Amino acid sequence: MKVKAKKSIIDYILSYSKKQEKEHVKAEEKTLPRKVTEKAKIKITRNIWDLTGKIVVIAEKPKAANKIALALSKNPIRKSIYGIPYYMIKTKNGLIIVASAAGHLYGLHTDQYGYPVFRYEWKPLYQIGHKAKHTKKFITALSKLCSNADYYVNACDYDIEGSVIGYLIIYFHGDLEKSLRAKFSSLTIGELRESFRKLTSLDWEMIEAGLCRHELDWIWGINISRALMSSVKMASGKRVILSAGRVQTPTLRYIVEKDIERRLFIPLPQYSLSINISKNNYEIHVEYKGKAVETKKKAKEIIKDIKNTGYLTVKKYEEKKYWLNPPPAFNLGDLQEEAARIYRFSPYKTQSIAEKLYLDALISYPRTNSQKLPPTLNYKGIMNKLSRINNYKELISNLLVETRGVLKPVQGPKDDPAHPAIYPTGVKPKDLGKDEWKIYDLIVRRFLAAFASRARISHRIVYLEYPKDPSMVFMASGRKILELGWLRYYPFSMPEERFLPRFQHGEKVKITKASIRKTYTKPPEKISRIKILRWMENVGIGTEATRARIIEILFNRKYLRSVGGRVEATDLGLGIIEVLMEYFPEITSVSLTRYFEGEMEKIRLGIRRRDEVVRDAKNTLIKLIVSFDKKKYQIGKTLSYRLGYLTPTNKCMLCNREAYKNNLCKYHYQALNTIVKTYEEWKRREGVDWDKYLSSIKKLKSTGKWIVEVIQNFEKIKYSHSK
DNA sequence: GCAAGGTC
Ligand SMILES: [Zn+2]
Repeated sequence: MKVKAKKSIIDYILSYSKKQEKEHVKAEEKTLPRKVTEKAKIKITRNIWDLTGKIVVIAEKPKAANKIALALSKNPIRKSIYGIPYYMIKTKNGLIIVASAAGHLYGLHTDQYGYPVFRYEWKPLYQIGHKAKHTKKFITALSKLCSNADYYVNACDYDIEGSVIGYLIIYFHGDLEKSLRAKFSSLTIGELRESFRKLTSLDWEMIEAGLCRHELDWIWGINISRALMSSVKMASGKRVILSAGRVQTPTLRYIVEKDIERRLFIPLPQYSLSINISKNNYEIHVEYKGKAVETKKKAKEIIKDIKNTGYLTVKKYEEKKYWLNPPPAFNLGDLQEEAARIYRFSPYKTQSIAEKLYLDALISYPRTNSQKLPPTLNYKGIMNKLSRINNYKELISNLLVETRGVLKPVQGPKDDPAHPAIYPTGVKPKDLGKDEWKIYDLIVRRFLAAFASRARISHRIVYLEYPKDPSMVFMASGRKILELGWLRYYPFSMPEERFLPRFQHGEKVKITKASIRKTYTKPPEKISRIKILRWMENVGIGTEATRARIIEILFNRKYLRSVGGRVEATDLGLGIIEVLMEYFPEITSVSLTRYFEGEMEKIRLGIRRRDEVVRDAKNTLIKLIVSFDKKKYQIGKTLSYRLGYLTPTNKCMLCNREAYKNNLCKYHYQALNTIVKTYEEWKRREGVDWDKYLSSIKKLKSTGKWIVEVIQNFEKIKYSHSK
């Protein structure tokens, strides 16, 4: 991943292929500098215990402040100012004050209207919107605590956002000249103590990279959002909130593309062979594993032949017992996935509940990607506390017997630079709602399962072939749970048991039933919120804290709607992607994130400066905006049609979209083409005529929506098919 | 009012 300095951002991004997007999945660790573990550099460090005077330590959140205070002293003095807790620790020659932020307290803001806009400044978040009111008391408290200190220590999480959070507080309320950085990758006592003995000077490269990320996202997001809104205002006079951004727009594009595929899908008929065999008086259905047969005629011939032969031959029989390892403790994505699978909770709902459980001190930090439990954690202590909860009492006493007190959890491969996997703290829950309890229960059980023994499964599988044609392969399998192991603690992954008798290699097995079964090719998968979130994770956009939220933004903008748990793009969503793909293609691609990451990495390495990167972004956007503005009225019209504000004079006869060809919009026109094109294949397979073809696909459930709409209106369209 | 990113 290299950026050629002379190329523009556009060239760079457009040269990025989809293949590279995929490669990112593998290369995740090396390309994501968002959370960084810095290599040891030879630098002068300061020991907090050698500093004299007033030392203000700034943590990222109240819980972290508490842990830091306890790592620095056995009994820090807990105080509170404007309702915000802080801690005082006396040293030989000074006084340490551990204070806390609450994530970002400042954000970028402009008082300028319209676009292009490149003038912005950092302002308290509570002044920017009516949200984030809670940040006001944090700022007031910090401003008070920071006055006249001799040292300021940024002890926020050691990632670029933490660097920015601490930097801005010191910038506004302290003195950057008197600042130090504490660097730790977990909030454990040992690591915290070590980091405060080795305070470094302020991490300017990280700060610069972080500030740059904020500015780039702001410049791209605000300008394009405003351009979209302004075009609608120009064309229809209406005000509507529209938005685009580095994370939300590629996500929307992903859904739009999937949805278009589904709506243009025409299933093809195919034939499968349905066969039952008999063994030891058991009748067993065997699954056809060969290539689908395309025509009924061929399928009938084969079945007739098979019936005449009367038996299948065992090609391979395998019997094995295997161990099923327990799953690791949850990271946020895994929890969201399981809550969706088991309880149909949206990722956003799961996350909100988990955050509440965390604030109630019932579970550890939930916004983590880690599947690893910290070895320093007192597992036994947590279990003892948990066993005071009735539901877990017996499970835990069992677990302690089963493990003979040796508590060693499985660890998953995924990691996080600042937080471990999610685990219960052992604090006894009070007054949990039904859904809160469900999430809490998943977390506890998954935690317990991580210590349990493996499950033992016995598995039998048989492959049979039709002796006259070995490509005709059939399969049946059986499964039995021999030892429950961890499944006892986490029963949500219980494999289904099924009996299968033993077979011998080469054995001839009698066929009791043979028929053909008509099936259809499968449509593209339905899209759900959790699938969208997993996709974002896989391509590496958004963070644990933002993915679910950004998906909801797409719903709030009415780019998406939910139809019985399934996600669909709206006409507006389609329109937004059409417009952005043409005028701001960069913002629709995940490679913009890769580009940001590359630039930030260079800033961190000191080979590029923030102002250079921002200047490039500005120049790129100015060019794009110029070409957008040339077509602004027309773009505004298009979006207004999709919003239902205006009706196109040249309207598609099947929807409110503007006509593209033959009085059809581009989607219905494409549907018509697909119908005509697919006919040949249907004719070949089924020997159907045109009318029969249409009536057949119209009835099928998986046939795309646009396809059906076109068929239903063939008279209106005046399309007649010439053979 | 618009982004994405923290956290209450
Ligand atoms: Zn149409």
